Amino acid sequence: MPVITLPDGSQRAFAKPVSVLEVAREIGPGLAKATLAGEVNGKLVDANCVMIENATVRIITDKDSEGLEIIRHSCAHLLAQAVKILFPSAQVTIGPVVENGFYYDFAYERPFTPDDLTAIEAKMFELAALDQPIERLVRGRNEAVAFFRQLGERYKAEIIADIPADAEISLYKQGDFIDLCRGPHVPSTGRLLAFKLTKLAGAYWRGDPANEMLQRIYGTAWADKKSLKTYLQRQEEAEKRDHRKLGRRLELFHFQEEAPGMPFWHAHGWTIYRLLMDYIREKLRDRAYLEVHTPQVIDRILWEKSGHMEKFSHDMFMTSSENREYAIKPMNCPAHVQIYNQGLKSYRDLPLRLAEFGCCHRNEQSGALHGLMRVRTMTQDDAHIFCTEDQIQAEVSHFIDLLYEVYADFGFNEVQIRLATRPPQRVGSDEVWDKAETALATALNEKHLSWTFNRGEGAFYGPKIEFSLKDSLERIWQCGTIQVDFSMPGRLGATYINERSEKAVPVMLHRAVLGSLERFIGILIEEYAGAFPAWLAPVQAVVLSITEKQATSAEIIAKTLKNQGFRVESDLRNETISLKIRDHAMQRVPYQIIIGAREVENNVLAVRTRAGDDLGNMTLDTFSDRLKSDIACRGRNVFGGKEYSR
RNA sequence: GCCCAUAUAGCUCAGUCGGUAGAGCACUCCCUUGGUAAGGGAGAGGUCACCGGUUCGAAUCCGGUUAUGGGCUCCA
Repeated sequence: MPVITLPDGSQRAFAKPVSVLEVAREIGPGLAKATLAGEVNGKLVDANCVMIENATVRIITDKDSEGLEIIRHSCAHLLAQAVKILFPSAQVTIGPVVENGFYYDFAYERPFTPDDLTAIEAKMFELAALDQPIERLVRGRNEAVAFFRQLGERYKAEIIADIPADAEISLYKQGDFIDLCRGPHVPSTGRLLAFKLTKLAGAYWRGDPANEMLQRIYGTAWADKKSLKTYLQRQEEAEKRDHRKLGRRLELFHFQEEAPGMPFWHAHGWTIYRLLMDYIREKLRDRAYLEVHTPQVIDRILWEKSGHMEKFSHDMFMTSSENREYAIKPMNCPAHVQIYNQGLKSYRDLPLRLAEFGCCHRNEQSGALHGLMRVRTMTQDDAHIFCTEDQIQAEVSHFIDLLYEVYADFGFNEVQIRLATRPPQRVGSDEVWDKAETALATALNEKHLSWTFNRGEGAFYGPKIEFSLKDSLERIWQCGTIQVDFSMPGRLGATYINERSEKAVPVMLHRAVLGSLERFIGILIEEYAGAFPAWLAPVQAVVLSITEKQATSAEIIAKTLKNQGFRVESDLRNETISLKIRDHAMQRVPYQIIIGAREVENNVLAVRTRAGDDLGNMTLDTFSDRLKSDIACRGRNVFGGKEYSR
């Protein structure tokens, strides 16, 4: 006689055991039709899950985020079913839900082709139209292993073999296709209406490069066709913001075959680069950092002492001269310790904050390169803070404040924070790692920031906090970081004299706010869709003459503004004003100053914005004040480039 | 590094069965001297990524290399 409690607190009594779907039917036929699954006593279950005893039940439909996830998960199964029908000898492995969709990994004797993808998708639609019921079956572990072995599905058998012996194993059956799965799933394949296979990729079995490579098929799935269409359109829009495309169009940088992963910065891109450095310098000055500069090329002996040769050499470019071997620096830290080591340090000198716009080279795997986001030569806004153990918390806290101040100036409010803990390849004792990880976690908690663990992903010398931002396609890139290092100062002989006149080893904090200037600029381009706030725009205003008669006046105006410190150009070409406006709007110049006969006569500027707003006439001084206050706003209150979509 | 795909004019892209390459924009010149997102005309521009093979003949077919794109692994 189960009594079912619903989320609104109401209760319904049933004479006999009742399924989630039957509960929904009791409430209303509309809800029953929309039911995808249920949440019974806090646990997600299938719609046909039967409750024998009293329970708290929530009906899951496609309006719930869980509902959408279930749709995506069921789509992954539909994909596997289609592949097994078209390619019976393919073996199934795993098929999880990911952001916006799902994927499924298969082992098959030949690569899938784009044509196969089309055929698979067509088969999926066919199967969905059949509206096959999806049934849950429960088996003992050994029985399940035997079942998949007999099917020749060795990957599935391997997965189950790792599940505890006494655990109950659930299988899901749709048509003739049976897959191992925790569930829940939608009640029948006809509930899958809006999906699309998007890409084909390789992926290692269990994510381990030592294992064979499987073929991964990605797809996206939504509750209805409209959402799918919206998503696909949004992706298309996002691709237009790709920093690699905008980088070329706005003449910011280029890459070429002879220097893979190493950008050639053009004048406009370099302007942004310099502005970022100037901005960070201001912040460093305010926060008592000392800027230094160290060599690019340093004898390998130093890298052996620091541990880089052992743990990082696969990423290092080496060079030699006169029987000496050198490394092109991949990091600045050992060099900063050398500066620290010059002269005896007292506890009174700590914390000592050494900053450098350190240009580093890392021999990244060719397949890892990605525009400005992952390069082989980069400049970090790097600094190393030498301090005592007691000062760590305060320094980390001080840094987090700085980072948030800076990110706010760029208009970022969505920052993902992760605490990366000890990796398998590391230096230093477990005791030291415990201490360092605790210090970082405590600092984050004291700021009441929400963060997650990124276990096993710390640097080889210490744990780190990663501050990540998203690109236009929502890919996440680590930018800021702070890392505690109890090892390197000791390895490189850094010491100070403490209050009791004893020699002690300082702790070193590695930290960067922007991360690499390259990556940060890549993120900025995509965030602003190329429409940089006036603060960062390579050209802040352009003066356009309507006819050749205004050429001199236009040039005088441009010159005057330049002398006031603005980045201003003039366009005196023998072209129509419409064309000039279009050209500079496409170049995303914030302001266009139009000078025709009327403006010359009245000694005013006709100003319009790159978004197409006509600001009317104003004096040069008024314009200058306006631009000045725009610049002072930095990147706060920008609209993410949304207004500049055309 | 691994898997799949791609590489044609400065850019974006066509190019069918293997028969010596085409458009739009950009560029140069000429006309036009204009009023808020493309005024008109003409011209120039390519060892079809690179190396090799098949063929009477290769942008096209085959092999290799490099780079790029999407993933995996890795990472700022």
